[in-house]
Parts: sequence; C-alpha cells; structure tokens
Amino acid sequence: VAAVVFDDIPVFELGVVCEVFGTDRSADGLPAYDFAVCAAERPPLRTSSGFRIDTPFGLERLAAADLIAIPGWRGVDQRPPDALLDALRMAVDRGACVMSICSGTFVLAEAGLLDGRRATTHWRLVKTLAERYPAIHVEPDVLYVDEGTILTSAGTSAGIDLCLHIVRRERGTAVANALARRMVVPPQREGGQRQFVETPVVDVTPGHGIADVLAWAQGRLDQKLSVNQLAARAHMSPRTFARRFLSATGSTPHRWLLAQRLGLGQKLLETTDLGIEKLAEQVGFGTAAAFRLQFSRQFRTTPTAYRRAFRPSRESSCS
DNA sequence: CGAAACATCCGCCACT
DNA sequence: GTAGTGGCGGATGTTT
Repeated sequence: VAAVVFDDIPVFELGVVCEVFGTDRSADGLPAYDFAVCAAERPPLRTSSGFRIDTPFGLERLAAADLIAIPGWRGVDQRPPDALLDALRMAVDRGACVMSICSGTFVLAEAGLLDGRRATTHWRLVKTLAERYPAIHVEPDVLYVDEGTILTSAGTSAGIDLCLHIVRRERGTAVANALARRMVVPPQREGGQRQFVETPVVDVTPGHGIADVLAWAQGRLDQKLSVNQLAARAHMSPRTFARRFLSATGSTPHRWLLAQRLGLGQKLLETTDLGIEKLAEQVGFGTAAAFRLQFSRQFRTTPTAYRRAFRPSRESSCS
C-alpha cells in the first residue's frame, strides 16, 4: 500500500490511510500491510497544519504497490505533477487499485482514470468535479464509490469508511469489523443500494422513533418483514414512516432491510457452513434464488464464491 | 431465464 | 404563510 504525499497535504486524510494500512496490528491477528508514504514532490513537505513530513520514498515506489491512496489534494485548481499522473495510469494498467479521499478524487480525474466511471468527492466539490470532468458519472450523495480497481470517497471521515470497505473486500467482514473495533469506529455505515456500496451520508440519530424499529427489525431478519409492518411498529402511516425513515437513515425502508439481510448473509457465509437454501431462509429470503439474485447484484459475486474466498481465512491480494 | 403476481417508493395533492 | 401528515396512482423493483 502506498500513500501519496505532496506539499500542503491534509493531515487527517493522510492519517486515516496510515491508521488503517500503516499500523501493524498483526499481534491481534489483523493483517499487516507493507506500507509506504511516498512523496510526489521533493521532501520535506509541508502539511496543511504547518508541520513537516519527510519520507525516504518517492513515486518510483508506486510501481510495486497493489493499492495507491491519494489522501486529498491541495487545491482543485492546482494541476498534479505529471509524474504522479503517469504513475497512477501505469498502476491502473497493471491492475493495481487506486483510491482517493476528498479532493484526492481530482487527481484521479486529472489522470483520466475516472472517465466513464462513477466517482465521488467532498460534497462541496461535487459540482466542480462534474462541471470540469463531464465524462465522470459523479455520485453526489454517497460516502464512497467502489468501481472495482478505482475507489473514491467523500470528505474526510468518509475515507475511514472507504478504507474499511477495502479491508472488508479483501479480507472479509470479520477482519474489517475487528479492525473497526480496534479503531473505535462504527463497523460500517448503513445504506447500500446498487453495485458495491453507496452509503448515504446521513446517519441514524437515536431517540428518533425510527431507531427503535431499526433495532427491532435487525433482531428478526429471519422473518418476513414488510414496510407496512415496520410502519405499524413505529406507530406511523406507511407514507410518513417512509419519509421519516429516509431523512433519518438516508435509505428507504426496503433498501435498508435488504442491506441488513445481505450483510447478515455475508457474515453467515463467512462463519458457518449452512447450505445456501438454509442460509437464505435464515436471512429472510423466501427462496435461495431471491437471495442469490440480490447478493450477486450487490457484491458482484455469488454467495458460494464469496464463501470460498472468505470462509477459510487466507491471503488474497488487491483484486 | 422470462412472465406473472406482488411490494415498494415518490410526486402530487388535499388536509390539519 | 409554513410545516408536517397521509392517501393515491403508477413507474419501478422484487419475488416466485
């Protein structure tokens, strides 16, 4: 894993990447990554907070990376160094993964890596991104976008969600959750619609009538739950419930429920040997076919393939 | 896989 | 005038 640094680097975003990939927690059974902070410009570099960063590594190191992180960028009007853009393009051609946090997305955009793809950035910048790079399908309202080898995230702390998502993708939910626990952050923020994950920015605030129903529903994912039932449980009309749910959660009731079911399904695939039929039933799908359909739509793999990848804990590289 | 049955969701609007 | 509620219809999505 290589984190790219430059003059005026935002400290927090770099910190996120260092925290997730640059901290050795192998004593706790968590993966340790070969991690390097690589300077895109001649060090020492100034941080956005005034202190300086020095590192022995430069861009040549990107040639060996499986994952390259761009933790922000110093200004959307500043053109990134050509050497960096070239290195990124080469990495992607090689099949390496590239991720960005916040304004770092502009670096990937400038390298042309996002053309024809979905991407996101800090909400204050989405308009600029869309205007400047019309070939990018900008997702304004999500925490992060997973386009396979190219991943972009929204502002600041959304970078944590993206990093955890990557760990989850490569090592499974159990590892990602353990890591989240070590970092004392929530395992994954709720949501998830199509493709891999599109997580809404709004989170649940407890005390809201909605929160209780959420917990209630989570406890009985094995049962058939209709939106009307949930609404009744919340003592609201279906229409009002749907509205309140959306504003509290950023997701619609059914979409949320589906995400919960699939999440539980992932866990069971990783930790049990239940047959798909039985497992589908356990997570509230009437038939295994329905489960398979939703699962593969969401995760781009079949349940069985997912289990094969994550059930026996083993190494895997950035896909 | 497709078709038929069924559920969700979102704009619109009338109402408090 | 503003703010929230809830019913309705039909496009869209889900399950069987």
